[in-house]
Amino acid sequence: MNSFDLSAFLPYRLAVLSERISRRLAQEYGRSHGISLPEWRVLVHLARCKQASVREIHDYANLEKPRVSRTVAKLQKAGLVRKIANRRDSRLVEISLTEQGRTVLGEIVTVATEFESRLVQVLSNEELATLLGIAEKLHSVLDDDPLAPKRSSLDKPAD
Amino acid sequence: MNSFDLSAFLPYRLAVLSERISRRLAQEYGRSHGISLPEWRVLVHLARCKQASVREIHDYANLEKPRVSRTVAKLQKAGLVRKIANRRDSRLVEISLTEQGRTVLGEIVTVATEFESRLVQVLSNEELATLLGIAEKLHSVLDDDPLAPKRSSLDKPAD
DNA sequence: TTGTTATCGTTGCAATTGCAACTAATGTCA
DNA sequence: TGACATTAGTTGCAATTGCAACGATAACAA
Repeated sequence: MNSFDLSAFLPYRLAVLSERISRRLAQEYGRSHGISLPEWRVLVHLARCKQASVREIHDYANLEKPRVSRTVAKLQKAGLVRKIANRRDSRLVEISLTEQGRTVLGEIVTVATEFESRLVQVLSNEELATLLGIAEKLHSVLDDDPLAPKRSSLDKPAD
Repeated sequence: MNSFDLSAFLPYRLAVLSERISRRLAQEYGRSHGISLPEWRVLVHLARCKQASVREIHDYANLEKPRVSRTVAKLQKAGLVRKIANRRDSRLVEISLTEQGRTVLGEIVTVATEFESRLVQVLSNEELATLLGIAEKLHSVLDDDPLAPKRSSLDKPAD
């Protein structure tokens, strides 16, 4: 009756693969700079935006708002990030990289990019394209599902 | 210099997709039966093995050993699982599904399978095959990396 | 046998997580 | 203007996690 095969179950497969990759990568930037995954995401996002609020980071980097808040606090304490209250709207906080933050991120980005290259190298261009297409299709199924968690703006197709 | 695009970064992409799928699925079996992800994995594994030790579940279901131990304890308390000390080797515990466990799992499997179908339906057979092939290739990169976490027996190619 | 190692499952604990309040500031509309 | 809803960020807290011991049993070698 219950010949359900976990190893053939798509959600499980994806979770296992993704977790394995994430952990290996986290090891990389964790060991060299004591950076955690949420920290990594915040830093990377800031590198693109120059400046962002907590909510923006939350919206774009797939992190809960409280997590962003605490992560930013920690990064600030470490001197990698700077927080400035917005003049016009004092609820808002303008978060940006410090010089040190930029330096550290640069180093981590190098390592991360190299790691990704190692992964992508075993795939043909066609395979990679297919993979991205598949991911998008799977996302779209969830987009149509009102009960599914929303995906962040950053993750939607490029347009 | 740092024009690093998180949204195009493969590990990030995979993590976001996988997490979204897992959360949606967990909602499904969580709401109906109060089952968590580790519990789900343990139950599913037991359905196949009829009987297993903590270490076996650990090896096959991608769960830390302490987690398996606690998860099994909780499932036992809920009456879904039975623990019997092994006669020959009293270190070992034989874990198996109870009748109730089988029933509950059956219901969850139905829901999970339906959910997976919804996902897979948007993919062509070829795409699905490609996806699995790609996953295997990416795994093999990590298999060759001594620093990468090992993958569990269950996740290795079928042979 | 006895001393040593290895294995099994469990427990402890610090850190992280997810979610729900909460405070403070702004916007809205009578 | 003032009452009320909204929004931003933070804090609290219970539950989960990852990792490192730990005690108990078994395997093995001298």
